[in-house]
Amino acid sequence: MDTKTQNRLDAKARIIKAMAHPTRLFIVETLAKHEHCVCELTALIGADVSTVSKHLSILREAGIIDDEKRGSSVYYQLKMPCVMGFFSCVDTVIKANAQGQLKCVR
Amino acid sequence: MDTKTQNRLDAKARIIKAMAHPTRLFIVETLAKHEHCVCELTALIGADVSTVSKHLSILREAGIIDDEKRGSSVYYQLKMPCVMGFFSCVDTVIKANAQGQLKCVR
DNA sequence: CTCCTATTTGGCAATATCGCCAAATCGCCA
DNA sequence: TGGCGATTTGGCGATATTGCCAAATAGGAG
Repeated sequence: MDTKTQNRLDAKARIIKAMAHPTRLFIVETLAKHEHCVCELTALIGADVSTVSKHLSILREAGIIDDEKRGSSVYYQLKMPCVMGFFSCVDTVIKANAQGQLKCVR
Repeated sequence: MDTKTQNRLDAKARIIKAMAHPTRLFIVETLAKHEHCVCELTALIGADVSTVSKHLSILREAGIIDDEKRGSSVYYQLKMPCVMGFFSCVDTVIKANAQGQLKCVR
């Protein structure tokens, strides 16, 4: 594998890794509906604010979400809505796996 | 976040995590062209066979690739081609990030 | 049966990720 | 200016991931 391919795949993996966490998936799905501030997301997730803030910064640095200060709050919004389409493939995989499981039992 | 959502997102994250690694992305992209045995993939990747084998088993357990023994080799193939569409969104994100970088420099 | 090749598994050290607490910032308002 | 609510950052222990080596396993050829 040459260096160029390596770098390309590193960049790709970094973006995908940013989404490879249940809490961050929740954030993306929630922001897909409409923007939310950190305090709202924290309440929905039920974790420490600092934890949520770090998850948000991971998604922001990956370029998947965007932040905007307004008043005393920071509002986050989904910058790359195409990731939602990305997820439908994942659901397909999950469904296929479940069907495979069924076949073994029968 | 209720338990049902939690479980759903855990399953989703597990699939995505399986792809969140440069070597595993390389494997998926390579298998998208056509099937390959472990030894071929190992030669292309340039890592230890055991390392490649473990990456393959991670992708297999996620249900993304399939294996088939034939002769003395094990051939792997892409079971879920929709992940390739999934990747095009990631490329879009990378391109958008690069464009954002440019704007800062200018 | 024995050797040889292909692959998987066990184990280990290095590294990265996660979630919480505490502390630092930042803007706003009295 | 001082305090307050919202958010981010630093740091730490716990846990997970990664890649290599060595060893186990599986199948075919002689």
